[in-house]
Amino acid sequence: MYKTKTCGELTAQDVAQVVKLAGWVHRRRDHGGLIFIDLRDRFGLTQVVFNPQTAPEAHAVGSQVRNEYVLEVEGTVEKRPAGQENPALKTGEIEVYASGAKILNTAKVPPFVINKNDDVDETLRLTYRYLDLRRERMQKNMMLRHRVVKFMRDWLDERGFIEIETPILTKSTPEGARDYLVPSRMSPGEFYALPQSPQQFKQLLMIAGYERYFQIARCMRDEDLRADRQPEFTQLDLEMAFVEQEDILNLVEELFIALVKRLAPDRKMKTPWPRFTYDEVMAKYGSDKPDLRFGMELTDVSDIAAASGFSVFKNAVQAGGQVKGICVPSCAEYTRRELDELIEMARSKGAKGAVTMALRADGIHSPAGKFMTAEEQGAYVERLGGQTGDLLVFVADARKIVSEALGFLRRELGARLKLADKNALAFAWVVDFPMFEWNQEEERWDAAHHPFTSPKPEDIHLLDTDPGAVRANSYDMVCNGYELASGSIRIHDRELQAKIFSLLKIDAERQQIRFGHMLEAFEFGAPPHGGMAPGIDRFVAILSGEDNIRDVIAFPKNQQAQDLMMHAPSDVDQDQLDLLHLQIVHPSA
RNA sequence: GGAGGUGUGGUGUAGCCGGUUAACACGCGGCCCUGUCAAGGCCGAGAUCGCGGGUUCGAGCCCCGUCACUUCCGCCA
Repeated sequence: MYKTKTCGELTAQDVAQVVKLAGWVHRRRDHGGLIFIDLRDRFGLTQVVFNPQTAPEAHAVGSQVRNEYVLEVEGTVEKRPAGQENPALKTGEIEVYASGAKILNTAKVPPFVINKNDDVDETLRLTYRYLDLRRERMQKNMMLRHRVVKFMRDWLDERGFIEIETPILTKSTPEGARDYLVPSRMSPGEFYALPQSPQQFKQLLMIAGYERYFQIARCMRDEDLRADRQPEFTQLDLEMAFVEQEDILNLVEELFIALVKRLAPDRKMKTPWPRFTYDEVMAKYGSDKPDLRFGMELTDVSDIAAASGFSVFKNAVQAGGQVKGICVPSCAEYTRRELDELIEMARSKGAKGAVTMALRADGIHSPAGKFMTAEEQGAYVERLGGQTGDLLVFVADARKIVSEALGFLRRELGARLKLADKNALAFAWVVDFPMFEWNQEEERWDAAHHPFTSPKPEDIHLLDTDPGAVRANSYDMVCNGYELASGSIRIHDRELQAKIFSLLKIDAERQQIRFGHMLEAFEFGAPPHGGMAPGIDRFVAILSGEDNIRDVIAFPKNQQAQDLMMHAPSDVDQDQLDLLHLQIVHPSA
């Protein structure tokens, strides 16, 4: 046995015990005579003292070691001399007087410092991920992630849920995200796909009568990466039979409130969580995942603008569009260059421009000022609640463009001005999403959530006449500007499902090929069911204060979807390709 | 596919309006040191400034190209 105690557990109560510890040399302080070594294992730090007088052999070992050497130490737990305690350490009351020590392994000088949480180049961290994972920051994140997942499992187990694994090798469904494909050796020319989510399996489990299912499920999507998107990520996938939207929302809200209270009791959280319809959040925040930690809401001024002398405003309203504004606190002194940048941001979202009004001490400064009466300008200021020192930004355009442009500005400026309270967890529900989105390229309707989502019963009559107006029984959980989960009540009726597929321009033959198993399953007593899938990586990132989910994933990919440590992806031997009946066609240069 | 940012010893950064020997902290090596805990003191090694080209008497700095990383847009049923 290498150790009888961990480096995190010894206290004054253990004084006089003879113990064995093993771990890594976190830091060494060599006084010429005495040597102090902070020995680290996953459980903590313990100070080990090497005394040349009382234990010359151990001391000789102590003087050889360097940072990150693997060391085994035998010694006696001693109370530290009065005044020498270290209150920053759990084990700070004691130290271990080494009687013997053995170097279990040496270590090269690491490419970055392990014993400090200094910023290190991301590429280097990912290349030496096993060293990065030794650092306190990552150990904390991994521990938190473990606790979050453990809490979810226990909580759901107590409520009658069972965890069931679903296949990783499954079937491609070209609708939706790009699939990761796995060639089949036994069926030449055919492929498995890695699951984008266990969607169909969990629905089939409901048909199979399991009623309450969950899984900590890995999902894979071959799309470009973002700070909150990795090619493989983890969801708490759950599904229930005999439920309505309200049941799912209440269950998940209860779970997350309990979880936050247990694991992050200091975080500010308003309960119960506010609920918005999709139309409401788009109108108020210009986003379907608004950061509710700050205001700066989109305010409609179309009625004032309708009578404006400023033709851009007036014409936008007359054309059936909108004029809306946001009040940006303390930005009245923005320079021309900074204002141009804001206008450019609005343009990038499709707006023709943006009109600014700076509320300075000497009056209102606006490029459109000369086209407006003082009364009109005053009306805008009053409507937006502008104070001297604030900057008002208006966009006049079609409803959707106004919403997206101002929503983007709100998000950008909120981040830039640090308006969000870092300690807050602003959860909310967004419900009543539209059922379909128009796909311009393909000239067809796409499912906004996925094709198994049920329409609101009261909107079913619109399916044939006005699909764009149909609302879905789908819902998102948002927090601090992230989409943390989405879910829906599913279709369990064969005919309705077939009708939705048809609306999505999947003809009867392809329905049979792609989804025949689902349609048939619905004919064998499919219960009403629904569920949702909170993203574990995003949630843990928010909880740990990380702004990139890489920092809560042990072995993530870089933005090129490469694993810099393993060097994946990589080429493979020709005989492997031959077995899989594959030929490589390199892209032409 | 597109836009922005970054790239200077092992790590993190500074480097003025283009000017002579590229600075600082940490780390690393050596020596000294018996109560430190970010130990301390002294000494030392370590950089073709991502790469290629251009402008210039002179480029870490300006220009062009390129590569890598990163953030965002597109994309993510």
